[in-house]
Amino acid sequence: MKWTCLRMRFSSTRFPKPPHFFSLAFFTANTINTTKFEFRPFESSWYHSTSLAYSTNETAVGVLHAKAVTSGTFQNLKESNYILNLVVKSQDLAYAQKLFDEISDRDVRAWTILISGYARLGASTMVLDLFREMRIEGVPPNQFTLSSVLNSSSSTSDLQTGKIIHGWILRNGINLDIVLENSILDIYAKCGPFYYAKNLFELMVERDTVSWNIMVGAYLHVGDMENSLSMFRSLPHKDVASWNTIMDGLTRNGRGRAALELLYEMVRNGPAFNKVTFSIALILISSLSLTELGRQIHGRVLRFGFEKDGFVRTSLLDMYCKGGKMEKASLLFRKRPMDWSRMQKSKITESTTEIISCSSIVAGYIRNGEYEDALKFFISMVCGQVKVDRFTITSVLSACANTGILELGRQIHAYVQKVGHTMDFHLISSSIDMYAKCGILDDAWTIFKQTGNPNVVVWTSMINGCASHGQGRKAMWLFEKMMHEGIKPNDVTFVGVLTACSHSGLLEEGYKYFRLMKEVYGIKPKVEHFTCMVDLYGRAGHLDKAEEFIQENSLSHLTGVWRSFLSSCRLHKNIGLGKWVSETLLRLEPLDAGPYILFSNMCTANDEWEEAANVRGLMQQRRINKVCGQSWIQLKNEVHTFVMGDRSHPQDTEIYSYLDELNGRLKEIGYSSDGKLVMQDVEEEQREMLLGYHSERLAMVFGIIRTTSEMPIRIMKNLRICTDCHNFIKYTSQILLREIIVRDIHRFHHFKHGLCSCGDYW
DNA sequence: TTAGGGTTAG
Repeated sequence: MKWTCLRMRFSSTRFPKPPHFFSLAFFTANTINTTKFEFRPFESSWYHSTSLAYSTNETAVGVLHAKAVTSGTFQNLKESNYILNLVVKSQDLAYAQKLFDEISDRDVRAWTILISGYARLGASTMVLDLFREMRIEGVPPNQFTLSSVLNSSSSTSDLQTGKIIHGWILRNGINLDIVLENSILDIYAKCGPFYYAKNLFELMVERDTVSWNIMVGAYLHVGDMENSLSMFRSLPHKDVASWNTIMDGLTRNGRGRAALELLYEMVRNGPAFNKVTFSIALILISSLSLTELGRQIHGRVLRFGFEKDGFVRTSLLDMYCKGGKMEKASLLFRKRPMDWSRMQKSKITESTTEIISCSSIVAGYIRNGEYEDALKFFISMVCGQVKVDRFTITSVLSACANTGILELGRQIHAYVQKVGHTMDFHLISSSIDMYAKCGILDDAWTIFKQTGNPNVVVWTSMINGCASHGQGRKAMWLFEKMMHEGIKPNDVTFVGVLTACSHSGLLEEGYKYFRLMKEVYGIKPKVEHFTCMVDLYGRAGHLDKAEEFIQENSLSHLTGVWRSFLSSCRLHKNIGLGKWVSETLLRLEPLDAGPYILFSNMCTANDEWEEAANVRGLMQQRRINKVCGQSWIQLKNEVHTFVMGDRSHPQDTEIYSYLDELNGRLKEIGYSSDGKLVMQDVEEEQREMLLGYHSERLAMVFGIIRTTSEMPIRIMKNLRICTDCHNFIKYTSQILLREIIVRDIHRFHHFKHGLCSCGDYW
């Protein structure tokens, strides 16, 4: 099968900037038939009644402003403040600033409107500058101004600004009402030292439910679940926000079960749900994988009429995505409100709800391993002019990494650079992983080196990159450096470093790290870690130790562990033991194709042809499906996929003729195929092995034909590479002086001058 | 005062 849906390029035409609000507004104001607005300039009540309806309608705002200017009413302070407020609500601060500058005799309200606009966008420098300017102009800030600045500091975690305003309030002896006091408390609760929030709270003469809720949140923020719960229990009056705060905090701190109990309690004895409760409840249910309960909550959402709320919609959609119910999620997505198509026609969609919904869907496909669907959906987003933000990009890079679609990954990385998205740790680790998994470890290194103070996931991505490319020592060096810099490794980091040790035969080091994980970092080993250890012993040839480890740790029910062990039996040609393990696996996984294939291969390698045929027969009798071996190569923007003996490619005659010729040339310099060496889980391809038309050879030859000699050839394969193909490619790299890179299901093989980076140890 | 999406392994 061949798929070529990736014929896309990112360019300025794909991602045009949206037309600037200011110019658009004036253009339409001058051309539109304004009579339909029934503009009556002196009636402020008209402005008032239309403000809400027009607050997101750029054209209407433009018309209002244009008319206000031409009729000379713009200098009426009350009217100009209305218009300013509308523009600020539409988030075009450049336009708002221009309007503001046009207003003479600006009052405190005008200043407050503009300040709150910048505050909502998180532009704290502008907020502070304006706050300073208004005082220089002699306009005293009121409680609304102060509250607005403080709230912005709190929502953007800008403690510094909050402290400055707080200091100013104290120095000027401003009378604090409860609202302002709560705003100050909220800043320290969210970003300040906890003890400061606690002291403020205890010093408050008057406290309302909001103050108590803020303190419950403060405890949650520092991870003190017990005190937050006990404070919640002791609240004199619990309102809906109190319940929401505690349930959300518990969910975020991994206490989903406790949060669920509270949710049930709220249904029985608490206040009615609001929109926020639904959103929190859906996230909670999603984190506990209780999709059925989620479906019931969906019913309640419909009964309450909250299905159109953006937050509730995205939480619902994400719950279905995380629960693997992609069809349900797509259905919900397609039912979106009408403004979608309107916006789609005019410019890039910037509705946060739509952007988040799209990114949830992309991530949902990826979580379910449906990478191609994820990429297709992403491309439809781009074609449908939906704004692509760094959340979506992070997911899409992960899809590129897993499918090995380097060109798309590179284009997306270039796009990130071009539009200047902030490279946060999620995006950085995703990019490192993409380059590493696409075979360009150097580019992964470049990104890693450019990252200041990488977090544990970034370190882990780089360690895993080195491990998969067989650079075990480098991975260990990185791991040591990470610990030296005070970053605590997590369970995934240990999987990476143990894999690195295993793939490079670093037995002692691997054992040391396994103990370090348990004894120093207190991480309980999971199946992956046990599998790495069995792999470590087995690969190094200590099959007895590997078996002992399995028994000691009671791992004999884990198929992954036996698979790894079997792989070591193959590597060290211990056919008898391998056959025994195959039988064990067959008992453990009677419906999985893998053990049958492995068992059959073991018998073949031991000249037990009849038994091999029996196993194959049993497999057919039980109608067990096999995974089809596929290899693919990307040239320019096309992905060419091959299966064994594939004749569907347009250039198949050329490919087969070249392959036969190459086969002859390799034999002349010593290559010979050996059926007994082939004992990998490459399934059906085995039987046709002697034909020499395995998918990776077809992909490789196609690469040779279509590229120039200095270009490395990069091939991806969905199964392990077999010994014979490994040998074939080694000889090819020698005779053609070509660098050939193969990514199989476990690791990379870099073939150069007749040698492979895995050292024939995989 | 309370709410939405993303990364590393397997």
